[in-house]
Amino acid sequence: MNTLRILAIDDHEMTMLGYKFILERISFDNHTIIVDTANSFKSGKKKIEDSVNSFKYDIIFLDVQLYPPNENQPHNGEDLGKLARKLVPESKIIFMSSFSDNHRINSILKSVDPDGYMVKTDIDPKSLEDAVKTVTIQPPYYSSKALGAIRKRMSTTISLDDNDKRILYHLSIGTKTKDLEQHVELSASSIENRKRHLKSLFGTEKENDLALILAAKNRGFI
Amino acid sequence: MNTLRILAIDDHEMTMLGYKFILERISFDNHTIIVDTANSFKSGKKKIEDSVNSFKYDIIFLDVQLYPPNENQPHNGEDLGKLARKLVPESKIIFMSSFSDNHRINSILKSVDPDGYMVKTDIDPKSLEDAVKTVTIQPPYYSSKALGAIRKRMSTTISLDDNDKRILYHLSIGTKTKDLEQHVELSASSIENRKRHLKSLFGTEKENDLALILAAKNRGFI
DNA sequence: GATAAACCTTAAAAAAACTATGGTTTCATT
DNA sequence: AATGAAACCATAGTTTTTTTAAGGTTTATC
Repeated sequence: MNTLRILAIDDHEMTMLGYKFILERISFDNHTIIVDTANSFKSGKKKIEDSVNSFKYDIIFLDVQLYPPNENQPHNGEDLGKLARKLVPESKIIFMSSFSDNHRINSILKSVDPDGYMVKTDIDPKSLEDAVKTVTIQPPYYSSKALGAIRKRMSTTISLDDNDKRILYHLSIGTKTKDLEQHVELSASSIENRKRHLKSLFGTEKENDLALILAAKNRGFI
Repeated sequence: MNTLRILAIDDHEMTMLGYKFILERISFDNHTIIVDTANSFKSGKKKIEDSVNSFKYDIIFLDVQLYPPNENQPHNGEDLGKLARKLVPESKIIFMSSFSDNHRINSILKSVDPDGYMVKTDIDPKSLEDAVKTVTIQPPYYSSKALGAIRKRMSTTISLDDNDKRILYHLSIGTKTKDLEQHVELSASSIENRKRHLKSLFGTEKENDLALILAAKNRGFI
């Protein structure tokens, strides 16, 4: 009789209770599943750090957005994921995110390379169970919407460098072209050139920025 | 009571019988599943073409390697996949391949963007059923080993252009550096530069080509 | 130990990317 | 319709990167 230790970190107390309820009822070979929870960046961090010198968690579920109490600058789960990877590399990490935002997914897949990624609207008892099992037996597990995003990225052949991505990202969040210089370490002129170049890559020559970011979104870059 | 039409194309008669046997026994809402089969590039092509003007297949399972009878030059399923996409874009395509060869997977994901990809050693009744259901409800479906390969690609940040990829690929199949000029449209000198550059990207400076292609394989590029 | 391939260095040439400048178009607001 | 702001475009000079050729050194193989 093995025990499978799970840590779930989410700042919504209620949803976390839901996770705990579901997870602990999973029947999986002859494992006993124990779910520990934390509802802030800080407490999650502490639990991970403490685990280093005691029982390591088998799986850590991690919300991408964690609002620490009394602050409004969100600590993101990505940092916590990186920390966990470093401290307890043997723990499997599954990210949970409320949006299937490609930009975020891509960034997390690169910086943390988690063993699983679930878009919150995909989460239900069945997918949670699948995730736990897949991740312990043969990672990775990606939920349906996450897979959709990944598919888009894999099926395109366009390769962008960091500056391109930054330009696309900032355009997509409404940054004006003239203000882009503050975010991209390039001259205004180069930025314009790159925008032109991007538009030709995405087949939106002579169209406006909206067309560009729409195309980039469709191909999974934003 | 709907009917779900499936075409399975594989040059091994026996395995195809296996697929048919399993697939037709899947219970899926109130669908009747009908499996049609073809065991060569030619017959598969014909069935797909014929389907254009009659009942389209809902799903086409497609073996990546198809040896046509009496020839030894394998027609690959990739071409057939491209054809199917063109003729019957509404049919879902699931590729099956015996190796989890990243180069092939990447190439197929780009050129055909199939709705599913299964590595043959992952195929069993359960995964087949999952594939059918996932692909009809919310594609894509990737089998476990395929996901492993995809994960590698997504988690790395290295981006290579076509020349780099071609160099890596040819090195991996044993092409000698001096013969590379015939495949890469670059001077010998440039090829050496790029090899050096690649080795630094993959952290195999001052090591030999084997180390490079091993590293590239590990990261999912070959 | 002779030979072929791989590897490295250098310097020149070519290509690509960047930048500054000055102008034109587009769009929203009045 | 007039105006101002932002977006867009074209040109040309500059910088950076990539390619190339030519030469030599190391490594592996028979």
